[in-house]
Amino acid sequence: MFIRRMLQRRLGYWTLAELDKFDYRLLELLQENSRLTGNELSAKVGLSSAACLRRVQRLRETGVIERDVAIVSPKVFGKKMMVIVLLTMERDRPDRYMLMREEFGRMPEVVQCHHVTGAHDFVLRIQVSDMEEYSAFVDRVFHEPYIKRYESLAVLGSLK
Amino acid sequence: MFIRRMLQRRLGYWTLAELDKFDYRLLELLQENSRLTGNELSAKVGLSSAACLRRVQRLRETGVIERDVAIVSPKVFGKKMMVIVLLTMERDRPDRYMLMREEFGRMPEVVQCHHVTGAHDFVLRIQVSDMEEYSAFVDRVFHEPYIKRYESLAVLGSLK
DNA sequence: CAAATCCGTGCGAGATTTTCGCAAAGAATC
DNA sequence: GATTCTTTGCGAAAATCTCGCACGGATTTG
Repeated sequence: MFIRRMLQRRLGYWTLAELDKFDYRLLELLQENSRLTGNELSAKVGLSSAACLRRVQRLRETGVIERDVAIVSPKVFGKKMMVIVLLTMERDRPDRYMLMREEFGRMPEVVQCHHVTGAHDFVLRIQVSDMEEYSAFVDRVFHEPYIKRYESLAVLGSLK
Repeated sequence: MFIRRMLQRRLGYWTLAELDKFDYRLLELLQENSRLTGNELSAKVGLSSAACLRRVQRLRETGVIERDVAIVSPKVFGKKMMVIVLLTMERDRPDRYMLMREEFGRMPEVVQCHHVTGAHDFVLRIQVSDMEEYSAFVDRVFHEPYIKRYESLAVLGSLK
């Protein structure tokens, strides 16, 4: 906690400085459950409630904690089906990657999108209600000339 | 909102009943930012603060909202490297899947684990600090007789 | 069709939680 | 060792959440 000042504004952008073990412990806990109160945190990390909350506040302000989200059971939205897609594109236009990423970002079915090295270009995680919706999605999105190949892996079960 | 009582205890387990448009709106908002206050929710949803909070409380109790988590910038943990692994196992023992899942669940490097259909059996998302750590992980985990094949896709960039 | 019942609402008091100022203490710098 | 910088704990004030209550609309019952 000596040379903290975790982020310093320097030439217009933010630079990370070091976090100490208390910060890491807090992050660990909040990553698991972001609704822990100051007192609960206090009990687990061994700092006063106020100190914990002050640190957490700073972690949020500085972007170490990017955001807080509620995890909603996928069943609720009726999106019972998850598919992982390995996507391979034609190697004609390198700028296509950025465009694709942006497009995927706007599609609600695409829950996750990774640009990867190797035989494939993208790994997508798709959440839909049923095979029909997935089929429509595939028709709409993957039947483009610049998409060379796609492989769908239906998810049977997940962890984490 | 008439026949709510969204979950009813029935023969020992919980069954979903319907959520109305307010619930969906709340879920949508909290999925984006779980730190919205009652007043903020109220303004966006058009119910009183108390009504919003009561609904959210119930959504949590009934498991519609599974949990709340803080999203920590991956850079902070120095886990700068993400790898997606397509794993194929020997088809000798079907019960191995469950064992594997449990094992993966205990490994901190494994951020996500999906059991899938098709040519591969598992899709894992691995988070490590560097190639060295990844290499060690591979040696430790994937060099087992029952693992037939694995393909590592290094992630260049991600969305969502 | 009215009465009874169920379920959710808004209001507002009370409880809990968070924020913030302040004095003090630990570490770094000189 | 003095000065400066940063964080701590405490406690008051502010913000937020929880809960009881009375009310009203919708469904069910008689």
